Amino acid sequence: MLKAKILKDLKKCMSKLDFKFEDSFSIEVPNIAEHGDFSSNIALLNAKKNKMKPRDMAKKIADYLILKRDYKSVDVAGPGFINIKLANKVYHKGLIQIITKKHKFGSSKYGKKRKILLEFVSANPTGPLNIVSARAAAYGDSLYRIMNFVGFQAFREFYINDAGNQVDILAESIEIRYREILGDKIEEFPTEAYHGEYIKELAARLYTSEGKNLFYLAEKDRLERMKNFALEDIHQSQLESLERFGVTFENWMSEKKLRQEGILEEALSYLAEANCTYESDDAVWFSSTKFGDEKDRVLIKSDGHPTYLVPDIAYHITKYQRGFSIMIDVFGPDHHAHVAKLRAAMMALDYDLEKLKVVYLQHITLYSHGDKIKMSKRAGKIITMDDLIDEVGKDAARFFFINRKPTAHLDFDMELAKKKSNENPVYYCQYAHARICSILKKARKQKIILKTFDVKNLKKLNKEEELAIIKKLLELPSILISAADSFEPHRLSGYVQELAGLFHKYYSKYKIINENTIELSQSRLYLITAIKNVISISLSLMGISAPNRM
RNA sequence: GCGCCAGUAGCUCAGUAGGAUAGAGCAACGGAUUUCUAAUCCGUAGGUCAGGGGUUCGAAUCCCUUCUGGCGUGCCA
Repeated sequence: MLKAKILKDLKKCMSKLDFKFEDSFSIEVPNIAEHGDFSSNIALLNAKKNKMKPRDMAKKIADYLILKRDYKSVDVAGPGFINIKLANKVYHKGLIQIITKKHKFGSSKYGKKRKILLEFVSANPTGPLNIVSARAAAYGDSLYRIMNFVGFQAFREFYINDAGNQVDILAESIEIRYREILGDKIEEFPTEAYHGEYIKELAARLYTSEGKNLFYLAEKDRLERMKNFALEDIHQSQLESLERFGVTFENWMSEKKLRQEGILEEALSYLAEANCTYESDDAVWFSSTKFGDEKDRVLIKSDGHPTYLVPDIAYHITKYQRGFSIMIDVFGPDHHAHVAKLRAAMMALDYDLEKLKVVYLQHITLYSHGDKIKMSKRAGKIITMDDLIDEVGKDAARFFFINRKPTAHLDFDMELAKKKSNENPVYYCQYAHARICSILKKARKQKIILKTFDVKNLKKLNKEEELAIIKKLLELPSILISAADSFEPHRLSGYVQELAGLFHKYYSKYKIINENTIELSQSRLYLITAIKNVISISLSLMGISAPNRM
């Protein structure tokens, strides 16, 4: 917000002074307070072009800029930086905006209503959601909220792999447990089958609803019934887990449906039309090497079944057909090879690869009491998303997941996330919000209210800390835009922590309410109301609650 | 072998499209509460940004290279 203003003023100034310049210069918030509120390298980058020394050029710009009323000081420093301090009233104006815009502060039209598809979680419907899905859920959902807030039209989609080999194995696993319930002795449980306890529970529920009936069906029908029962049951429980986590989807895309609608055949015919398929060894191949893949890939196996690549290509064709500006796939780190094939296929079909963005979320290592928790899906030993929500709660879990940049491995300490203490950054932010609420409550009791407040009195906010807080508050819009652009919601979580820190420091140094100085008190109440607003907006964009009391 | 991701304080991580003296939190140590919530604040200590080269006014950031870790490289999904 303020940066934009300075940017505009600087450009105007350059033209007035007849300097040539490029737009690549930057305006930054310096690490060191003495370097001003903002700092620009515009002279450093453009001095050569104008055959001047950077410092001389900077001096001219500074001398011109200071003539404007909104600037408190403009200095030249170091090799030719221009360090800027804005007048207090600029900050006060900004503060008023934050209050007036209420919960819409920070929102913008930046995205120009461009349609965005976010596909995430997309876990196999063969068991409960695990902790990796939880990370994807927290990440994807926050990105969704942020993108919509800055003016994109984002959609969340969950792709269900409810067809193919693995769901057949699921059905077989259920059958074994079902037969067990009917009294069959199972000597050896196949290693490729799903071993988790939930399979037994599923079989038990199946038995409750169907009794022995299924036993008399032909094997094919029996397995089909079991498959459908299991898929529906697991889908429901995944949906519930996600809802507990505060995540919903606009669309659940079913692979089975894609198959039924003949879209797989369609995809194959498109590839054939593009001259990218051939037959060899009884199989149908995709000549993906033409498009940068290291070797060709099988599309139809020699047994006549499609590989998993085909439905995925078909699925992505539907994404393109639906007319999104950007499609973001959120995948685990084990999908690189898969994505290479997929991209090759999209290239073959002449789709714009620029529109297809892939984010690889890295793995999570769970720790408890300092020890790694080992998880094995085969053996059924997994920490589920529900376990996580039960143990540490939605807020803490979401915060921890969002707080890391997506490409980084994540070490997750169950005990730390549970701790309601200063070791836990979630509560640090929430506590700031609760503290402010508590102060506002006290103010209401003492009849110091903002209704009677004249914003002209904001000039009483002249402490360094107060101006620093306003400056930080006004950063929200650009933080959100950068988070949306880079697909990095962790920028927001970092920002809230900084803001909460500024508030806690301010709180301990200055008294907000003082009955002897009503106008000052009101000004400060005005300020902390704005802080509360920004914290609440930020937390809500992360799907985290902002409690009034703790 | 090849490809992708990572390597920053004892630990977990930031570092904003190369910017000035590399920052937080935790852990360690020392302080602050007759007070609007101490789930807080103040202070001390802690670094060869994995190593080496290059690009330039300027590099944790870009390029090259070596090392280390994770993952991938199926007619499994």
